[in-house]
Amino acid sequence: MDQNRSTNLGEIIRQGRVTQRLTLSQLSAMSGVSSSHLGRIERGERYPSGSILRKIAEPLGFEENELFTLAGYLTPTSSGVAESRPRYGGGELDPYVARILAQEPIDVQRAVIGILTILKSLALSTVKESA
Amino acid sequence: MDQNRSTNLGEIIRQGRVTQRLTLSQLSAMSGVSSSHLGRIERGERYPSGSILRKIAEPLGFEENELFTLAGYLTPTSSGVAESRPRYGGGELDPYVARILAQEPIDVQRAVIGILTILKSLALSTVKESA
DNA sequence: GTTGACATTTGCCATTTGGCGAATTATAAT
DNA sequence: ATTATAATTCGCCAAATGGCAAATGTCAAC
Repeated sequence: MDQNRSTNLGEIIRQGRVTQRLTLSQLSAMSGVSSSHLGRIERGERYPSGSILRKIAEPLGFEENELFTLAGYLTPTSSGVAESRPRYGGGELDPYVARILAQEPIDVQRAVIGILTILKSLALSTVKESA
Repeated sequence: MDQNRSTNLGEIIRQGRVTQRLTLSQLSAMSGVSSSHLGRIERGERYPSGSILRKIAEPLGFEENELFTLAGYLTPTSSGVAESRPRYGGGELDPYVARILAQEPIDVQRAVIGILTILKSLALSTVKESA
């Protein structure tokens, strides 16, 4: 086990597959990785190796570097992904998040912030109730 | 077994270690990978995972991309130098959205994409119901 | 030749990955 | 409601990784 692993890589991979409108079997055929393994990866039951990531990056519409960085195999600074990473008020924006959001209309992007604000308030009040 | 594997990665890694004038124990201490495993890798008895490569790249004086490409985990074309200007798949990201999101932890940023995906699915199925 | 320090290799095993084939679940058509 | 098909999940197992601790090899000093 490696501490650098992403906790939601499987979900990211599933989202990529759904975005490309592929079934597990179709992605399996395109990538050469078995559908049962892909299912386990998406559910978080297995962590994909570098070999697997290379095979599924293109069918899922990812840059290889991007996917390796998401998986924690490449550190952001050396994969080149971070070179495009703008800094905003001292914070860093994940390149994957930026890329996906950029494909949406501006209204949707801003709505996302509204939803995030609501969820944060909800989380805060939930924490207060638990105290 | 993966066909993309390099047959001489172990030797390349050994050469890097010798060039840096390190023993297996020293490289182990610097990288956090056990010396016995490093020895097996150098002799070709084990093939290092992406996690191991990330840990040993810097002590050996390699760029991470370079070592991953040597190992066959990254294809050469996609591990090249990133373009200097930010690109988001042809779309533009609202600066306000970028600034706000950048203030959140990376996990939260990625969760936001998950929520967006769910909402889009809901919207799509709602549109289908309306038709 | 012996000894000790240092470096590397080996035996072993727990853990994890990845694929086959079957089972289960979901979905669409009737 | 039923049935067929599509999609996903599961049981199982072989293969591979990675680390501990011990064993072996190398070399310098005596």
